[in-house]
Amino acid sequence: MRAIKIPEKTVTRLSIYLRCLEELENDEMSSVTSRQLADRFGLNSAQVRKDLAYFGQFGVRGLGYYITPLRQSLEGILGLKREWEVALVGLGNLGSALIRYKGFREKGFKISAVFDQDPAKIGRRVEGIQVMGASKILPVIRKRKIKIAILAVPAVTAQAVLDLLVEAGVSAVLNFVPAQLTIPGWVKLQNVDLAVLLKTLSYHTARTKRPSSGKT
Amino acid sequence: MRAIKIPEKTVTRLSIYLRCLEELENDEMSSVTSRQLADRFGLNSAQVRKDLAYFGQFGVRGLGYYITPLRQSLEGILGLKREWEVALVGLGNLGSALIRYKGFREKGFKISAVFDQDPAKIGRRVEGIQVMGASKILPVIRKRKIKIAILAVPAVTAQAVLDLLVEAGVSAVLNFVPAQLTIPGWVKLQNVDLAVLLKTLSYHTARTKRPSSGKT
DNA sequence: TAGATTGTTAATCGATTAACAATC
DNA sequence: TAGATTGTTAATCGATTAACAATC
Repeated sequence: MRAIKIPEKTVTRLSIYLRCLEELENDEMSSVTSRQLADRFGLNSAQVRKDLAYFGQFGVRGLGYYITPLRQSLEGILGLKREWEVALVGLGNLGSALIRYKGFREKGFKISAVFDQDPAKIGRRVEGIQVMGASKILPVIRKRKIKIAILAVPAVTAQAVLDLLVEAGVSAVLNFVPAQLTIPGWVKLQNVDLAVLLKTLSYHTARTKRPSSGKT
Repeated sequence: MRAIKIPEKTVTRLSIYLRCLEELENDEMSSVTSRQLADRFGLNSAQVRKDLAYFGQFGVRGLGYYITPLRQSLEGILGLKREWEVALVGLGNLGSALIRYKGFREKGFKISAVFDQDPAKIGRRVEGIQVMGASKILPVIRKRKIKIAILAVPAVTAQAVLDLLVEAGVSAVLNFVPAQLTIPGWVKLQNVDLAVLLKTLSYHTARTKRPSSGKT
């Protein structure tokens, strides 16, 4: 129960290393050194070693890191091995495109709940999922313990919906609304890369304490 | 021609301040202190003052900052007053949704070039813009000095297209491809918020030296 | 064993915060 | 003027990098 503080940037870099390891694996390489890894991204080799060392000892002195075991370890750390349930909120232009987009599923994200406030859409099935009204957001997400949401609602309602999502227990939001939204007490609200980095974010927020209910 | 180095995070926060100032302006407030601004986001008031001080002296001692002039100054600094031409690369599901999305235009982004490699799409007009083939990416973007691109191509071709965009002179990329892409020597490749923060990025990369052609 | 590279400690660098003189 | 808040310098904190003993 030690309180190890892992820098945000370290976690971000972990997903970069992972991506690189996948490529090396495809190239039939079996091991890689911290220097080789660092050179690919213009980073420092000590930084690579330090980043990895936060999570354990993965290397072999004099040799480097065996690629496959390290990749597997990183996948575990970043939560890439499990499937994540995702709630899609807003079924307009963008929301409709996103739900048909297969890239999420391949990366282990499953859109398993869809919300929209348009009565004409509620109850309809899209890609096998029944669209629910806005009033269901809180109870459904809470009940099903969904931690990731895609926000694709009109800008005017975005902040209210976001507050609701946070209250329901969502810890990572992929924001498609062209507005700057804030969550008091949260480290950040940024969608970065569509898949790999959303996972980083989800890892990240999962380890971040939720703000206490008592407002300051 | 001084070499003032403005921290990346400062520029990001500038857009947060701006957003807040817009709200305060709607609330008919005329001035705000660094402390009030800081408290909204859990930041430190000294940080707010320091961030602003990088760009000039906007405050009034004993009083704070007049909201409207400060907002206008920040808009200028972040390049929100000008219209930005944007190239959309990839007219699949997502690309098609994005080109019809009006939010960009409202924020001063104008999709003024569209590329796709599908011969069936080349030459067609979408939202008044003629779709061009992949071979036109380099010459058109270079000729028209387009600095911002939306990347919505299949993952397999994403890195190649991105390299091309960078070669053509693009300095900010809104990446919709679910893959981790890299630009050697660039600070970062992250799309953050759709509009406000894309501008931050564009401001940012505009001031970042392009990597020298000689590879390391 | 000799050579190489890790894991980790210490030094450096940069960003955040505290403090306060300047000044509205 | 007295009170308040800026702009800025100095102190603190955290992250990056260098260095090197441990060890494969």
